[in-house]
Amino acid sequence: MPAALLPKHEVLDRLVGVFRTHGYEGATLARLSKATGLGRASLYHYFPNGKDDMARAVLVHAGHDFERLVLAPLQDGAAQPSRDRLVAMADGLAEFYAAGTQPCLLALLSSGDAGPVFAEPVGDALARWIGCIADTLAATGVERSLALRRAEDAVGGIQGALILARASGSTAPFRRLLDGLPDRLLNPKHHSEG
Amino acid sequence: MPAALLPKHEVLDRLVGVFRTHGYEGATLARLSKATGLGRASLYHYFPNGKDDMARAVLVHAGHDFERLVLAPLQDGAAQPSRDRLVAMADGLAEFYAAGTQPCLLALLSSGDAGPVFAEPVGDALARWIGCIADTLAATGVERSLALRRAEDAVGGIQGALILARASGSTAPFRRLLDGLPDRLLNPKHHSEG
DNA sequence: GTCTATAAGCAGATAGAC
DNA sequence: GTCTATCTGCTTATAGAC
Repeated sequence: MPAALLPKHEVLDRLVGVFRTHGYEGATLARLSKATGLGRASLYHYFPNGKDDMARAVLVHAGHDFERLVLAPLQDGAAQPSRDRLVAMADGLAEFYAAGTQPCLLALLSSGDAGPVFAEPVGDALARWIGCIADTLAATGVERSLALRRAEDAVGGIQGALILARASGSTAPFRRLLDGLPDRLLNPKHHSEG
Repeated sequence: MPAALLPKHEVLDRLVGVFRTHGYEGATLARLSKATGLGRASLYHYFPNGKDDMARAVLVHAGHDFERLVLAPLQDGAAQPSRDRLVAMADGLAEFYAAGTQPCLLALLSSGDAGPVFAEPVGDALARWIGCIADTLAATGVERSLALRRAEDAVGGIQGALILARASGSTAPFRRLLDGLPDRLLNPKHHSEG
């Protein structure tokens, strides 16, 4: 009974990398095997349902990173000023998306043929993110429906800036957006354009 | 010498539909053949380099629709007030993206393995769109660099709202964004959140 | 838990008749 | 300009040894 070559979290890290780089359909077993150092059959040992299982596990694994880097800072210090927590979220987002150089798995898995297959976990993750932002805004006295709208717009803006980064080759809009995000969420009308 | 079954623009319309629905990798020759009613060999008669050629032709064809629906209204009535032209653009965008139910080909072709292959035409199209918006803002006296920034943010917001529509199943953020787009572009600080 | 070998199917692409 | 038939390679997935 040989020991596992890599700890499971390390395997998942590498699988995440492949899905992020190549998308669902481009994440072939050959690439997943090469990235993890595991043979195809070993991958099927970990993930009996093959690629579908891997993509779901990747979604959960990346979700944990997202909770730690983005959502926890938003909630942990509930005693801290809301603006500080939003700044912490922006910092976490910069790290999670590697300053705009890495795409969002939710966007990748919601398009093309993979879309319908992963609609539920993707939709849930997005709703949770939006909900957490809205909670933070609501805590400052912003009305619930307005808080939700602003949160949706913020998440949409982030997704779009990530698209722009890949399509135009510049991460500047993404980094600029993160800079202004806390102010824009708290008080859009007085937000400065720098 | 049998006549062509479909006029070329009709063939292209259907190819656009397949690429938009399934993405680049999901746009298999079987689907492209079925959607156009042409056999594989006939597709290769029109597009000697196969899928790559088809995707490029689809990009050009959709680009013509985009010019007509979105960019022309922005430029044609140079005599009209800028705000009217931005409203016309928003109307054109609503039609081009079918009120948020249809994804953007630029986003689809910039991700995954297709990304590097189509980086140039995709980047050019995006730059043209951003430039046109910036021109319209500059005509109102907005400083050039600020106009470009606002245009980038607007295009990013649109892309993100389209992602959100597919990932969350709701086109509300997209339609809401189009509603407020002209005001936000012209004077973000006084823009009302409705 | 990992491997080699292999199955079965579909991908993109081509040849050549009509 | 369209077709049928075919080729090659890569895809996911499985069987069974160690």
